[in-house]
Amino acid sequence: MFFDENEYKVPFFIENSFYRKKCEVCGIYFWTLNKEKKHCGEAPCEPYSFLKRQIFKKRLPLKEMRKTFLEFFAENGHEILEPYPVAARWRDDIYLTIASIALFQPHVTDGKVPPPANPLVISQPCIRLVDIDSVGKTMGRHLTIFEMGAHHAFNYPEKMIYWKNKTVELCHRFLTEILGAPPESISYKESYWEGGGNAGPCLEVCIGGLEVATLVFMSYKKINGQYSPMPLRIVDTGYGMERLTWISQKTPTAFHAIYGELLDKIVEHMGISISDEHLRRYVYELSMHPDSNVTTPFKDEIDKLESLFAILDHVKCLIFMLADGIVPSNVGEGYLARLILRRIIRLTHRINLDIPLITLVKMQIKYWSSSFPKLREMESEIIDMVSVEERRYSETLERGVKLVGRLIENLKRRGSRSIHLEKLIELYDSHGIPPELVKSIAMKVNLNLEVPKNFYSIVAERHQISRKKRGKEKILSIKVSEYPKTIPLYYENPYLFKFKAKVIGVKGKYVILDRTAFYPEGGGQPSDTGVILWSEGSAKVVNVQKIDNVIVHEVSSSPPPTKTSIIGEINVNRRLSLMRAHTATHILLAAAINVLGKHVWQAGAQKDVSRSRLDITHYKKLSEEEVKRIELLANRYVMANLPVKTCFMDRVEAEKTYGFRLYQGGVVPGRTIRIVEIKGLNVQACGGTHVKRTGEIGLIKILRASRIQDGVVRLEFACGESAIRYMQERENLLLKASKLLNAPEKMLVKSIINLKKDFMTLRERTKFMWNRYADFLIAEMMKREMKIDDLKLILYETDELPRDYILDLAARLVNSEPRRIIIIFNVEQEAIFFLILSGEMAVKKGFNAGFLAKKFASILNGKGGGRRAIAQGVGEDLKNIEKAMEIGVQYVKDLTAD
RNA sequence: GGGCCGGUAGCUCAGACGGGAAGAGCACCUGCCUCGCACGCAGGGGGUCGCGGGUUCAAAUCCCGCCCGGUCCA
Repeated sequence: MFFDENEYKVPFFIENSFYRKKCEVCGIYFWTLNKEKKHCGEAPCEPYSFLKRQIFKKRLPLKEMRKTFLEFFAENGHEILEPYPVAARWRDDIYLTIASIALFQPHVTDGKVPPPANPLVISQPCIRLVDIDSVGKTMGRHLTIFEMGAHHAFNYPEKMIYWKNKTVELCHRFLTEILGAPPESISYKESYWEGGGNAGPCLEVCIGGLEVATLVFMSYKKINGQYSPMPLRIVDTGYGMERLTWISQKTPTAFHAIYGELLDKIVEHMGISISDEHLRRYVYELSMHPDSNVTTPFKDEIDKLESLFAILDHVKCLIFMLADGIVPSNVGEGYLARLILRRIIRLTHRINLDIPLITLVKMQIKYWSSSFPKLREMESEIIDMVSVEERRYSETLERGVKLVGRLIENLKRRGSRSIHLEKLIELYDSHGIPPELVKSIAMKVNLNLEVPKNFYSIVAERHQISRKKRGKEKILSIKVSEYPKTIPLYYENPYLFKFKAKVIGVKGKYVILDRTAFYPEGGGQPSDTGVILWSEGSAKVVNVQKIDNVIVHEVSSSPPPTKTSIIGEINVNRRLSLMRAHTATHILLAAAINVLGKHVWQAGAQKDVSRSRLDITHYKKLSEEEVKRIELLANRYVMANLPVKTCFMDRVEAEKTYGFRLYQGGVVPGRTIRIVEIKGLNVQACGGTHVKRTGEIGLIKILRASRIQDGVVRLEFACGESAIRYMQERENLLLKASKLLNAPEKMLVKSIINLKKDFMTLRERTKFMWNRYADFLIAEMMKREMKIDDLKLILYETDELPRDYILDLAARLVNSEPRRIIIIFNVEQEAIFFLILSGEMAVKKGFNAGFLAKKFASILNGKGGGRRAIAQGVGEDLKNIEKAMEIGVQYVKDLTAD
């Protein structure tokens, strides 16, 4: 969308005699005080002139730049906000905080919730992974993690804060008065912005070739491609703190400005020698020709620096993610953390950086923690997570190298000279081995291998297909828009199990009441069941769902007529169990955080009457000891009989009071949210029903702890009565086992060890005995051997020998004499089993055991089959064994006659 | 959330597609060779084929369920 040029005619520009000009290169309009200016002010139209002359009056480190920015806007009436987490847990559409405005979407920008302050200023760490490939190569223009300085004003129709004019004025004053940029060095490019369903004109603020800020005026809503004005108009600005710092310090790259001495130390350690002057010249050239290779005599040095810059950037990005409790995983945001970490490792290998990853991490935690104390608080967890991940990755690679080695070995044996794409995809998809690695291994053994350029899109395409199969959940297909909001009674008093209400709607088996104490399914808590009574009848309530704000009761028999007064009765035991389970979930989470660390977040939960489960983020499998500690602690919380308080609270206020720990169960919609607080233990936004005091739970018993995926551990537990029942069942099990073994419970384990030992010796002994007996049987059988021409045939009938013993006998006889054919009939309780085994020579002569087995099967009225050397079968006609034997003999005779 | 791969001797893995005698290498034990070690040679012990069902005359192999590990995608 292009906006009318009047959108950009800000009075500030006019009053201060700015010129509106058109860039001679890119054709974009921009505003400037410099009458001679021909270019828009951003590279590549204009090179990085800030590298040639000092534009700002002071050289500020990042920390000072941030402080200066925040203070200026604070002095101009803005309230300073503390930075939010980089893990965007309040959003269900993005994993990471990509911009300061993301903090206020969607509720504030939709106008449903007031902003925490108005106007406000913040310096928000943001993570964007889209340009990850450019990080390093562009010498600091691209970063995965950066601080977005932002002042926001939310203008409501009834209350204006400020709009375009003051925004530009503040920006201009900050750059000139505070940072000391010459007014004519600044260009304001006309542009537009669109995102998250909103749009608006914007100005891109450029200094010395670099865009340092964007001033967005969000004022349109995009619905079905149509733009309509928003009642709420939002000033959304973003100042690149790192870029401003870069300009202010005039260092060759942004990384020098951001990482300062940290970078110098590593550069020195690696022995990269390139002077600032040479590097600055290279970056200057690069700014004009971003897409072509800038020739430089320092190619090697620059290559190394590119990777090193990326490493620094990625490590910073990683520690911020981990500090916010993102746990490396194969799913969700955890996968992004893993991706970054693996990238860092690959980069350190590429440039042979001999500083361990852990050291790099520690260095940066130290470097950044004065501004972001959370990093220090989480240091031990971060280090632990990184070490575990690092080890895992090296294991994966090791496995990969071995696997590829075997594959190549195999191919060579078969005389194949290439690895098929199919195999390549499997290696990557199923084993995580990138094709580049396969190629490098293959090249060492002169094996050809073409990796298609679109390899990763081929892989992606396959997943596309599988994704289409996904089914959708059934939702109640009933329209409720015609009904008013149902008044819920279960919050005011969760112990209300009997209530009066009026039927205001009936649709088939669905009943809508004016008010209800039936809890509808939600937040991992299943719905209540119970019964509705009225003067002429009653109906069982089997399911309760909330659709928008209307609660719908599903009944299993004919529903009451509309307008009837009814009495609702809730299944008390079920509800109480669910309440206990729900509060227990919160307690268990608190206990897990206490035992395992602050990286633990709820990743999902499901309550039920007999057993419930809580999924938590954690990077390792839980040890038995950890599980016991969590269990014990949880029960101490139960025994402390802590009060459980619930209330409704304004969302912003709740966030301010309790922080983002609130959002354990995921995104909670709405302006007001319900807060459940267990005094001194846990506060969560939660819509469930809870007990009044933790003591009512009685007992929490963890049944199982399992890793359901990387980074997520599932705790299954029971509480109250079901916990007791569970333990009683376990007790029964022990009792039964001890009765079976005739040993006291205390001696069970020892008894089993002995039993196992006995079993082993017995197995040895039977083996020994069988060998003796087998020798005897073999001698017996040899006596009956018939010589037919140059073949030898043994026919033998026995009974009740185990089948594997028979095979063993026959195998011995055949292996010692390849001319031999063995046919054994074993009379078993319910069948005659027969086995035919033939030596190598006999097979060469044309003997076919399988063929003979088929014949036997038909004579003995049974089934059978096999190959030429071995065959077996069963039959039932005992009296025909003689006949079968005769046929066997005849078959061999016929064979030799030819 | 969806997909894929794997679990066989103490270890690393064949065998599985196409059901029909449980294998190799390393490690272990015995013997030979040697002053001794390493190597070499000859022989030997070692297996609930992840667990539980099913199909079959016959299952490590096919089917279903479960457990454990790995990996890719959103």
